[in-house]
Order: sequence, then structure tokens, then C-alpha cells
Amino acid sequence: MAEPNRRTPGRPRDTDAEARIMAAAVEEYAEHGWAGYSLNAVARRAGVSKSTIYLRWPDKDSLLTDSVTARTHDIEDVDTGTLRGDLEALAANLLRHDLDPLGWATLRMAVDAAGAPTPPRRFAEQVTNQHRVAAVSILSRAVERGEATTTLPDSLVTEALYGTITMLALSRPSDRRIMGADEVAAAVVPVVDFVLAAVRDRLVSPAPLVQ
Amino acid sequence: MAEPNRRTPGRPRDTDAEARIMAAAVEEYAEHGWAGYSLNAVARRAGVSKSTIYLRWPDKDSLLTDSVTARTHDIEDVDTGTLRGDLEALAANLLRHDLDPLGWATLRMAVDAAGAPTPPRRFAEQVTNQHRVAAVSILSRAVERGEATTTLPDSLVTEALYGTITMLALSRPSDRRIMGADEVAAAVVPVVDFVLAAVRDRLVSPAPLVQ
Amino acid sequence: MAEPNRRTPGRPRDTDAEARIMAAAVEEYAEHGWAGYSLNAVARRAGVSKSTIYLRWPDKDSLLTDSVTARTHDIEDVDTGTLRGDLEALAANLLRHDLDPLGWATLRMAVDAAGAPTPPRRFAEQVTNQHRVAAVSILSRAVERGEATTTLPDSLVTEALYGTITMLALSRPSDRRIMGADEVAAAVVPVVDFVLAAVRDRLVSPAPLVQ
Amino acid sequence: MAEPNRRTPGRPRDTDAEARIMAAAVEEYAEHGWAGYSLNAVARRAGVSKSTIYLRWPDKDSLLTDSVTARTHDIEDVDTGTLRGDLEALAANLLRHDLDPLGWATLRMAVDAAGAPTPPRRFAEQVTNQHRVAAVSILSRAVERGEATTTLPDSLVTEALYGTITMLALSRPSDRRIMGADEVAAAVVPVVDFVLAAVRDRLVSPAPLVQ
DNA sequence: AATTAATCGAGACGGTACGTCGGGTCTTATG
DNA sequence: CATAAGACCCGACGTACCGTCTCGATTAATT
Repeated sequence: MAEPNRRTPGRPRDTDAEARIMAAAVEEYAEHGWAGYSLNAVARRAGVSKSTIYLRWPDKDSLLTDSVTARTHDIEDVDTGTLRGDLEALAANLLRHDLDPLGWATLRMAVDAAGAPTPPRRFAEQVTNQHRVAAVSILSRAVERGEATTTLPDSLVTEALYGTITMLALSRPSDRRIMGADEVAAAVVPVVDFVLAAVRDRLVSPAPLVQ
Repeated sequence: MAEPNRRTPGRPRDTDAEARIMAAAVEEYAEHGWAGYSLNAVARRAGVSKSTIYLRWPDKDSLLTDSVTARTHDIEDVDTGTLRGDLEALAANLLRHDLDPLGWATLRMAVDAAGAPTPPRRFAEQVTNQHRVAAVSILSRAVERGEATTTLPDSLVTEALYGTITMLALSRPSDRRIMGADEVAAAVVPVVDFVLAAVRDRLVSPAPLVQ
Repeated sequence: MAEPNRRTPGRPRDTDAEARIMAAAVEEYAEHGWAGYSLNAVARRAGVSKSTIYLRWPDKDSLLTDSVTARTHDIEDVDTGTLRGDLEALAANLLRHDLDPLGWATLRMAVDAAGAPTPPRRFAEQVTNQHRVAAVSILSRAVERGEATTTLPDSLVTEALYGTITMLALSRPSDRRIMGADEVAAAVVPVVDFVLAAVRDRLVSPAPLVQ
Repeated sequence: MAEPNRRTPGRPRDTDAEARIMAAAVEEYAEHGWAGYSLNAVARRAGVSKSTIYLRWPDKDSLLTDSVTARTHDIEDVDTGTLRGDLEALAANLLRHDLDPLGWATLRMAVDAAGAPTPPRRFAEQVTNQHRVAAVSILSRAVERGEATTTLPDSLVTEALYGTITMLALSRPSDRRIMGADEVAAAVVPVVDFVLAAVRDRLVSPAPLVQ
């Protein structure tokens, strides 16, 4: 067995540089938008020279893409025990994600990637798939628990939930994009109601609907 | 007083310059994205000098915002006589809009505008409101016709419809973003089904649902 | 007759920028040598942006070449009335020229140009020809005055004079490169003596030689 | 103490590295001039890492200075038995030296060193002294043989000879810098004639002059 | 007809960022 | 110890674009 992480010759790369750079990239982007997002500034903020960045990424686009995707893995799929509970948790996560600058960046890049004629094709898929996975496992757990039938249309549920939440976030004026945990929880309920109502006859014991 | 559009002295502005510039702006943006969207290129493409542009817009952001909004007025609200028909027509319009480069640009700018710390704040509202108006009038027509009760939650319907369609468009790989009219019509049906199912008990004579 | 200096369209170039830039270039080069000669510094010193420089010269080498050649035209051919007087005046000019930073730069570039594999081929010729011309006219005046015969070998006289003076300057340590007018005059005499001695039998009435 | 060249502990220095590096330095410099002379390239060409170079020289200037001076020892003082013969041999050597890339480099560095504000001050002196030594011994041999009086002004002879030859080489276009042995010999004769004519009355039996 | 006032093309200009490259220092593993 | 390999910081390179500016040329409306 060859040593897998055999040390390459030469000075090893600074271990935290990578992380510091990516953090700085996201922050700069979040603060100034694409037009004001400057690699020089990123370097300065990360306490690193430009060369160090260009040693790792070919250009500023790649750096941003990587930085954002790397940070997007934190949408977790919590198991609350009920379909409604799971969906509300997921929706709350989505909303929180869309409201903070990082989520905004993700969204922005998904849009970019979707329409761009150039390579970053997989970006949108990565992002949307990630959410789809969460939704699918929620639904299959519901079936396992006997809460729902197997005819639950997962892709529609995903798209409706994610889409609705995203529109909700998008239409929120920028000065009201900071919401407390309870606000988020409250905002999410009608959306989940709506989705559950749509799939009502695929549910075994009709979940409690809009009050 | 007398003449409202009294001719100002001096050489009058070129009448089509405005239009040519805006068209060029959108095209450049659609082709190269924000990173590659250059005012010099816009000027060249429009057959106009930079001064002519800067006489009309303060900076390149404003030009783009104006150019895109000006072209987005074509989401029409067709009256087909039934709620399902109206919704399908609206959904098809939305999907078509999201799939072509202009719609993509709109979306992109909405996202930008939503998160940006700088002025173009009203952009997102303009765009989303425009769609909301269409949805609202569709729903009120349904109520007038006696198809639905007045408890129809218009904002949720709007957001679900628009959001789901958008997600549909976003998750479509860039080489499959060209759809024929029938494809669009077909793709739209399950979404409308989903929405109608969700509001089923607000409808007077339950619309025919999923097969 | 077409107007020769017909104004080109667009904003006219700053008239003194050119001069300021070239002056700054020579100064920077003289102070720091090639290794420390930086275009950024030149721009700063000239109170001009880099673009303004690159609008006029393709790269920093060309700028330097131009700047130096443009300033080298000041080796004048003074007519003192006698062959010895003319030669001493020329020699003094050459020595002064070689001793100051500009002359040093000229020399340096002549050397560069002579060996370089790339275009600036004509530089050396320009510079050396300029001096040759002065020498030739000095000699022909001597012949006209009846001081010398027509067999005076001008190219050798030129090369010996210029070469010897240059060696003199080169071998001078850098802290002793500032000479007063009288020092220069004194340093030049033996060199002219030497040259006149070499062409002694081409002179009509043997000039007074070494005392 | 027993062993004078006691091996120091640790890995011994690569013995030819030094030579390979210096060779590479001169070649790179000759090919690309100072502007294109890069330490990275030197290291690559010498098959050596940059550390190995920096262990031996403090910076790239020093490396170049050393490399060039080390190679310049080949201006030999041949004893042909006559003053004229010696001078012609020396002049031919000088001309050959000035014409090949190494000599060009030497010259270039001499010029640099003469005007530069920074350390390599001794370079010019080293180089010019080396030639002066050859000339001095030629002249003293001539005196010993009874060919010349002791009033021969060695410094002037040196500077005139070296200077004239250098000008000759400098004014030669770069595509005509390759001369055969006979061409060199022929080109040198008039220069020696010139110098001998200048010192004619310091010679015991007047050497045969220009025909 | 002469004047005035604005538009327009053309392009110079200062500035800032890009992505690249080189110098000189450093850090590591291997001889 | 010396070496190879290469990461790292710094700063210059030459390019591109923005938004401003200065011109001359054009084009009406106004004297």
C-alpha cells in the first residue's frame, strides 16, 4: 500500500490559507456584489498575497464558485419525527439560507450558472440536487412511518417548497432581510400548509391543515 | 402653459439611440454575464459613442437595470375563461420568460437587487409585483365567475407558481433551455395541478385534478 | 493643399505630457539603473497615469530608447577657428556628456543596441553617426582654412577621439564623475594632443604639440 | 593540523554546480539582455534549484558580475617580439572579445558599473585594469628591447587603443558582428598605425607608418 | 444669416483591477 | 550540512475597462 497522503517535496502549502481565502472571498462578494468584488481586496482581507491565491485557483470566478459551494453544505436534514415537522425545519433552513449573504451568493451563482454558456454547468445541479436530496429523504421517512403513500411526487414537492421559499426571500426588501428564529418559523408555516394541502390525498392520516 | 413638449434649443437627441443602446446592453449582458458586460462593447454594438450613453444614464448598472425592466412588460394576463386555463397560460408565459436570455437576465438582476447594499432596491419589487398583479387578477376573475371563494390566498398562489416555475427553469441544463410551445404547455400542467390541489377547498366546483 | 496638421477627432493629447514622461524616464533610469527602472515610478514622477504612457509607447524599453535619443541631440559642433580649438571643444562636450547620467544612459543603450538580437538596431548608428558628423565637419573646416590636407582620415579620428574620451569617463570611479569646466578642459588636452600627433603629417603647418 | 581539507559534516557541495550556474548565467544574459535575464531561467538551464544559487551568491547582480569576470581572463598578452606585432595581437584580441556575446556582456556591465549608484563599483576598474596591465607590459617590453623611449604614455596608449577598438565594435551592425581571423587582423592594422603615429617620436627607430 | 445651445463621435486621461512573472526568503524532506 | 522542490510575499508588468474630460462637427431653434 503506497502512503496515500505522501508528502510532496517542497515547502508544504499553508494549511489555513485556503480557508481564510475562501472566507474572505465570500465576505467581499457579499459586501460589494460582483461589480465590487476584487481579488486584491480578497487577498488583503485574507492576509495573503495574490500569488498565493492564483496558485490555487485559475481566476476570480473559480475562487468564488468554490468558496460558495464549499459553504453550502450546511443545509441539514433534521428528523423531527413527523412529516410536517421535517418540512417546516427544512423550509426554515432554506429561508435562513436564502436570507443571509452567503445564500444570496449561492442563489446568484445558480442563476449565473444556469444561463451561462460556459463550463460551470454543474453548479446549479449541485446546489439544487443538494436540496432535492433533503426533500427526498424527508418524504421517504414519511412513507416508512406510514404517514404517506408511495405516490408522493418528490420533485414537485421539492421545487414548490424551495421555489416558494426563495420567492419569499427575494421579494423581501433588503432592509428587512434579518429575521429572528421565531419570525422564520412563523413565515414558514403557511408555505408548508400549502404544500401539504396539495399532496393531501397522498397522506395516510390527513395532516392537520390550515387552521 | 401652452406647449408642454416645447422643443428645447440645441440639437435634438437621436430618437432611436436610446432603444439601440438598451437592446445592445441586454444582448451584451445576456452573452457575457455581468463580468464580461462592458460599456465600451455596448457602445460599439449600438453604433454610438460612450458620451451618448452617459448623457442618458449615470452608470452602467442603471443602464442595465433600465434596459431589462423596459423589456419585461410582456408577461401578459390572458383571459381564457377558466381558472385552470388562466393559470396554465400564466405559467407557460413565466416558463418561456425564464428560459430565454432576457428572462434569465431579469432573474439575475432580481437576485442582485435583493441582496445588494446599493440603490437598485426597487428592481426586485418591480419585477415580482408585475407577476403578482397578473396572478391577482386571474384569481379575482375566478371569484367573479363563481369558480372560487374569496378566501383564495393570492400571495401564496403567486409565489408558489412563480417559484416552482423558476426552479424548474433553473434546474434545466443550459443545453436544454430551448423548448417548443407544446413542450412548455406540457411541462406546466403538473405545476398547475399541484397549485390547484393545494387550494382545492377554496374552489366552488372542485376542478379536475391529477389523473 | 490639404491642411497638414489637420486636427484629429477626439480629445487632443496633452502637449507637455510627452516631454514630462520622457524626462521622468531618463531621470528614473539614471537614478536606479535598468534593474530599478519602473514604469509605475515614471508615471508617478511625470504626474501621469500608466495608460497615458502606454498610449504613446508600446513598452518600457521603447520609452527609454526614445527618451534618451531625444535628449542626445545637444552635442554641438562649435567653430572656434582652429582645428585644435574645435577638437578640444568637441572632446570636452563628449566628456561632459559621458560623465552625466544622461550620457551614461546613452552609452548603456548603445551597448545594448549593438549586441541585442532584437530591433533597436538603428540606435547605435544614430548615436555614433551624430558624433561622426561633428568630427567630419570639424575636419573639413580645417581643410578649408588650409590647416590640413584632404587626406585626413575622419573615421579614425572620430573613433579614436570618441573612444578615448569614453574610456576616460568609464574608468573614472563613480564618486569622481563630477568635474568642473576647467577640469574637463584640462583632461581633454592630452587626448587632443595624442590625436593631432597621430595625424601630424596631414597637417599643413604642424600644430603646436605637447608642450 | 593534520588534515587541512577535512570534510565538513553534511552533504558536500556539488562540485560543478558553480560552473554550470555561471555558464548558464552568462548565456541567459547574452541571449536576453538584462531585462530578460531571469534567475529562474538560469536555475532551470543549470539544472539546479534556486536555493543552490542563493547559497553561493547574494543576488542576481552578483552572480552575473562573478560569472562575467570569471570568464574575462582570456585577454592574453602575447609576445611577438616587436612593438607593432604585440599591439596588433592585443588589438585583435580586444576586437574579438568585444564582438562575441561575452565581451558584449563585459562591456555592458562595465557601463552599468561606471554609472550605477550601487555597489558593483569595482567591476569597471577590474575590467579596465586588466587591459591596462597588458598594454603596460607590451610597452615596457618595447623599451627593454630598445624600440622605444621611457616617455611612452602608457595610459593614453591603452585608452586610445581600447577605446578605438570598442567604438569599432560598437558601430558594427549586429548582423556583421561575426568576423574571420583575417578580417579581424586587417581591421586592426589602421588602428595600430594610428596609435604608433601618435607616439612616433617616442620610438627609437621610427616604425613603418601608413603607406 | 448669424448666433446660440445642445447632441454626437472620437478619443485622451486618471484610476483601479486584472492575471502573469520574477526576485528573494522560507520551509520541508531527502542526500 | 547541502540540495531539490516549491510555497510565499512583494511589487512590476502590460492590458482592459470605467467614468470624466476635451475637442470638433452637427443640427435645430432663436435672434
